[in-house]
Amino acid sequence: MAVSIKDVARAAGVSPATVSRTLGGGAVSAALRDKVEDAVRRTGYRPNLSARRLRSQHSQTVGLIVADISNPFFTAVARAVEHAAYAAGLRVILCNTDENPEKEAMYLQLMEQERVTGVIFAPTRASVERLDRGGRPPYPMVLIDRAGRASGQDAVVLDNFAAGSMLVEHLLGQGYRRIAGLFGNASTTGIERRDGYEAAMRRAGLAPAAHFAAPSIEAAEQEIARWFARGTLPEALIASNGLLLMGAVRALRAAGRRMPEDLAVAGFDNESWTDLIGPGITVIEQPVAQIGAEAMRLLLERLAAPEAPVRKIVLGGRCVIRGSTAPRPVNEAAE
Amino acid sequence: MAVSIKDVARAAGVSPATVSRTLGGGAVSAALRDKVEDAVRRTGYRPNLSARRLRSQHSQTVGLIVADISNPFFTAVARAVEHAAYAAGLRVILCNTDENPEKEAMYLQLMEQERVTGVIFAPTRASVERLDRGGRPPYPMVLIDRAGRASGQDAVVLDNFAAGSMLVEHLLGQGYRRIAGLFGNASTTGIERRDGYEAAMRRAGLAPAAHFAAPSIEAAEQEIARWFARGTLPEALIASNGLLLMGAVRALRAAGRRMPEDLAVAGFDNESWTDLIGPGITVIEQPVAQIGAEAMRLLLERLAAPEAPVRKIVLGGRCVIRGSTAPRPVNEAAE
DNA sequence: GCCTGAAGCGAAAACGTTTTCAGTTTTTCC
DNA sequence: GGAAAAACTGAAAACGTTTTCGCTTCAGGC
Repeated sequence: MAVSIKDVARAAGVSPATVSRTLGGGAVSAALRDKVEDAVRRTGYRPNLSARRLRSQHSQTVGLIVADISNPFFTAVARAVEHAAYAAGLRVILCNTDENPEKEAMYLQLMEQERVTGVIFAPTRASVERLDRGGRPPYPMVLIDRAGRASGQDAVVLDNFAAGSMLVEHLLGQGYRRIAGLFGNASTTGIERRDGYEAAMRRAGLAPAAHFAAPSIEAAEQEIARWFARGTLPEALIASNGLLLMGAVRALRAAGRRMPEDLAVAGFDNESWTDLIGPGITVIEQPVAQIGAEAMRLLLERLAAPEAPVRKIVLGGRCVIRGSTAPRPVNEAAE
Repeated sequence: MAVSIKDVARAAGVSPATVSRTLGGGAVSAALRDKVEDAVRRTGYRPNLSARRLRSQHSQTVGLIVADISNPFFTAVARAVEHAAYAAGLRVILCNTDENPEKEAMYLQLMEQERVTGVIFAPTRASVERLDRGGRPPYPMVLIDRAGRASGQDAVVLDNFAAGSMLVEHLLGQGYRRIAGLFGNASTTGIERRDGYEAAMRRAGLAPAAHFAAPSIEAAEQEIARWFARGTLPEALIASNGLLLMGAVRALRAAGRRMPEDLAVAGFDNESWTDLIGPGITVIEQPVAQIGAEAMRLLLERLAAPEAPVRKIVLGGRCVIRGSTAPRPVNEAAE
């Protein structure tokens, strides 16, 4: 049996209350404080956090629920959240949902059972809809990356619409016309980027061609491989996140095609490999660290002011231009 | 105030004990069970896990402490651990130490305060030494990836020595002689791979040239850039993990050099970008999912049999050969 | 020297569960 | 039909803390 606060109290010749006050920074005379601290050392006492949380009614814990921790975007955000939490003296429970709405619901419920202080959540479309229908959790929550309309919730997101348009406009400027898009089908983010893509295409008088795939390398690779098999290749491709982008690049390589000659490629998420592959890949860089940090800030401020108006922070993406979208040679355009 | 088991009991017209038994699968008549389940639904009751843990004295929680969650190796292991834990009805607290021994100590202590069921831990060298000096934690612990000698601890590791040798032998077979190694300085893993590398070099009658760097992309890139600056380039390079490998590749690209003509490159961790860069990079693939799953299995078995003998599971790496270690042209060897 | 207020301390209650214990009812077995 | 065993139930204790509530002591102001 582990040593409890009573054992420490006995060892120090004081009451448990005094030990608790010493540890918690209450009013204790220097003499007793010394005795207690000595007793803590001698006994090797470790507070029981479950008991502490039960009695004090606050958990000092936040939940971070993401879709796929093997997606570098989310690991980067998670790191930032962890750092901010660490600085604020909070613990983080990291939950991975595999884009599975059932696991999401399970974890949201678990957070409730843990009586967490708050939750930072990257929801699937299914969960966003549930939130829109008014299913409010009993704890403060900040949405990240994917907020959709999600009315009554604090959120930190990229300006996805603008980013989607930005890539189109860049490609148009480089001389490409037949630009296809491949978007993730699990999140509102994919939808918004698609909307931005289509709007920009229409503005240019071009017909958009949006496709959807599950947000995984494999799904994207298979989808693009099908395009090759059918021989229906556009001039340029926009991939709406790092996994899809990776899948597209794999398909290209498997088919022995080159960027940008056979297919110009642009995508999202400035992952470390994107400037090493072939001529480098043009991407929208998301401020990942800032997303995590801002989410934590929003959560802390929400805790301080529960009734303050809802805030949605929209961050801009930065377009990093590389060789995969080099200007289209004029002679080829004549083919 | 949240609804407690007493509220449910009142709503159902039974005692709290009966509610608890209903929820916990105890012996309860069908009639009361129905009433309780109905009351649970009506009241929206959610068990308080802190209270449950405090009373029942088991937390159903394992800690996973890794050095760097943004290292894809650890994210892959973490995913596997999370899956296994989910299947076993356990929760996972994920901790990121940034290879910082102080954060490690802090988290190990936190795990104690959480009264976790067990811990899966990828320690830095500092922590391995502390363990070797006999500093045993009060919970079952399984080391992963980095165990060193760490005598009395269950562990799941790669056969690092063999893997280090394997890369050297492959490079020798391809005609390379001046083979340098860049190893991570934070973990015992780096040391063991270095040992394997040096042993294989010596067996071939060659002088080893082992270098160390912090396990980050930036540190490796700077180190290799220095080699270029000094003009002291070997024929081939072995990088002892995915981050160092990425750094080396970046330095190569920055210097405008090519694999394998200017420098043959082999490394560890079969990350998704390694077969897309240039001619593809030869790597030792670690069975990441298996490492996570085996670690969880060891932990569960340790819980079932606390006094069973210590086990160390050593897994073999698979050498994936790609263009970055293509055979060395004979004419160049004559230079 | 007395009163007031604050500081320091311990006893005991409280947090929300599970589990023990004892009592009652039901079932089973002869 | 009766006794023994099993099944069911509620009261109360327990888990390890924090916090409330008094009580005592001490300092300061008059």
